[in-house]
Amino acid sequence: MNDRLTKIKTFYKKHRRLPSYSEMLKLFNFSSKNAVFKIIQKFIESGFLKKEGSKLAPTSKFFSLPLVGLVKAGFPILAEENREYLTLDEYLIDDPQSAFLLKVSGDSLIGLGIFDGDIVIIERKKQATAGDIVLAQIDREWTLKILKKDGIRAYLESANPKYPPFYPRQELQIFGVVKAVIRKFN
Amino acid sequence: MNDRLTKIKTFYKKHRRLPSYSEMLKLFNFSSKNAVFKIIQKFIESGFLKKEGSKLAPTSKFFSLPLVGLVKAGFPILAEENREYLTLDEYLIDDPQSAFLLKVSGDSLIGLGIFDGDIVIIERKKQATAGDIVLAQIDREWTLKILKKDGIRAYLESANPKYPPFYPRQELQIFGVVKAVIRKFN
DNA sequence: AAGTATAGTAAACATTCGTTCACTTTGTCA
DNA sequence: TGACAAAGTGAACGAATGTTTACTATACTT
Repeated sequence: MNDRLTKIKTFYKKHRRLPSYSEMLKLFNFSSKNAVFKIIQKFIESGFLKKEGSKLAPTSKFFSLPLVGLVKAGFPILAEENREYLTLDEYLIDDPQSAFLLKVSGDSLIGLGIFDGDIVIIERKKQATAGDIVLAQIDREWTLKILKKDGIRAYLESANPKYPPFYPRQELQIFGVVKAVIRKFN
Repeated sequence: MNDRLTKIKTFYKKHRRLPSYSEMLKLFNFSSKNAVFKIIQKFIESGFLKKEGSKLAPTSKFFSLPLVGLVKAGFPILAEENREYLTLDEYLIDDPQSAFLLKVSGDSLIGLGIFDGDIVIIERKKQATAGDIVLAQIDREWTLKILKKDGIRAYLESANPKYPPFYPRQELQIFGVVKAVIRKFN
């Protein structure tokens, strides 16, 4: 049943593409392509796959993980109806062309829950708003800090009382803005 | 040049599949499929795409974001040679079948940099090691806490001095283990 | 300026693709 | 038990796929 979809997902994970009908024949141990055809129709109806002309492609539901509700008071909502789905790549990254990852070193942003060893997703841009966490070059030194504005003057601040604010002697150049943090446990 | 690859990536992002040669014809404004054929060869050689038989598929390099070095002392390493590449989905999720996402509520894990509103990736499993952050049911109430062991007795602890440890009156059932946190900034 | 690799055109090809039709088996429910 | 829907078989089909070969135009090198 449903483990047909699992087989397709497994194939996809391994090959990074959907299997063709002939390949699904083997996957499902069928001997007629028509059987595959019908099954695919079901997956299309249930929203896991889609078709453009006769080209098969996965939908975001295909990849996505169920996002369950809040843990507080009572049971996390796992009911099928209430599920929201999320694809990590799509959720985290708007423009893959301008995005890159940076491994954080140091404890200057612990106040924001960004620790040493965490990975931040940075979007390249020269402009930022006060309050943004920016990757910047301050007096020729690279750093990851919070951008603040003091009237018109821009400066950098840590999220750790241990460090003082940094006022640029000469120049402060913004290179990118932190869009997200990710941290993996052990 | 390179923006051919960008076009393919854009197509992929929109359709969740690679374009066929005929579709690339239009993408690149070519009029011979052979031109496409040659270009695809290049992408295969440079490791962005791969072929199984005559089936084209993206590699992990195709999706991945450059992971640059540490920011501390000096310039983040952006040189092509030193790049490591990372695909978020692959990096964060081992087994998509048993994983789900949970939106965190409450401040009981702030000590670990897990804030209210963050999303955690949970892997379903009944067993966990002391020190793991677990989604558990303690005396019929669901919660996200750190699993500790006091001799043989298991109990739950917060990462916030505000809250006391929780010793189960009757039962403590583990439902899953937190593998990662992600937090998006506005 | 001559020579040569690179990039693109054009047409023809076997192969594989997804689809369709007619039929058979299996399972379910009244 | 009988009826009917669901699941699978088998074969045939046109259309689209990726590949190949031969040729042309453009750009680069020394």
